[in-house]
Amino acid sequence: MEKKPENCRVDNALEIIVGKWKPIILLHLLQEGTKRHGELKKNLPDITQKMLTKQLRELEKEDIIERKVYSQIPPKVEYSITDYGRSLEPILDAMHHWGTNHSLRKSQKEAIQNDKIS
Amino acid sequence: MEKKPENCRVDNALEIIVGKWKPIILLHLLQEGTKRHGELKKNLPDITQKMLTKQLRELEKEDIIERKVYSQIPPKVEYSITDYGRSLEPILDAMHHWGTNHSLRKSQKEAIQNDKIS
DNA sequence: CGGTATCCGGCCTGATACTG
DNA sequence: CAGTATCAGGCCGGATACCG
Repeated sequence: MEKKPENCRVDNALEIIVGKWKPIILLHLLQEGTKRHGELKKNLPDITQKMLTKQLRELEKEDIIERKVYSQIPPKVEYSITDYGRSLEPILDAMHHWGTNHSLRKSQKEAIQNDKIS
Repeated sequence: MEKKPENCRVDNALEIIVGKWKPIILLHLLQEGTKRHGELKKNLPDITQKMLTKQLRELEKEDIIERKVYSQIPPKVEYSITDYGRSLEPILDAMHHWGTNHSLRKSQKEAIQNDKIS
């Protein structure tokens, strides 16, 4: 696919990544391996169970993560990155680096603003 | 900034890029240089004037694009990528490539599904 | 423990009309 | 030509309660 605007496929990637909690969920699974539902919940203190489940389901539907259910009482469900999901890592890395620099830049700008005021 | 989930800065980058028309606007400006408001509108047939203006303003606020107004009748406004905006190009490229592959993968899967049905 | 169901407020986006 | 104003609908995400 040529890299012309008319052939834009950026949105295809964004659809997968966008979601209030998806990036951080992916980082957890990428960097810490398989996780149970409850472990993720513990690491993401502000997320509701409903949202956690929803975001995980959406990622699962796209083969980005795998969901493994153990039929036992109490239930146990494990989530892990698929090989395909791992292919997102370069993009997430690039955004993390850019985003880090961006927040730095922003705070520097604000500092200048404050100087002008005072 | 370490690349731990707790330090996640991916969202900082996503905030800038996300918006129904931002990626394609950026691609146009990146690959075709300075454009007038009307030219962008012509290349994005489905966007409304209101949305085009809004997305451009948001990108301008983050220093991703520059807005140059010519005080004349009729008005003329030109938009172009800033150097800072150009730093997003690797991310957009990565997403474009991933997205291209993703849509390919998807259509292959659907083809398999159709075989099963018929 | 992990997951559903329901309700609800806010934001994003679109349609349309108007302005300098 | 480029932009603003207003109204309205739809989806996202949060709070809460309940289920196997």
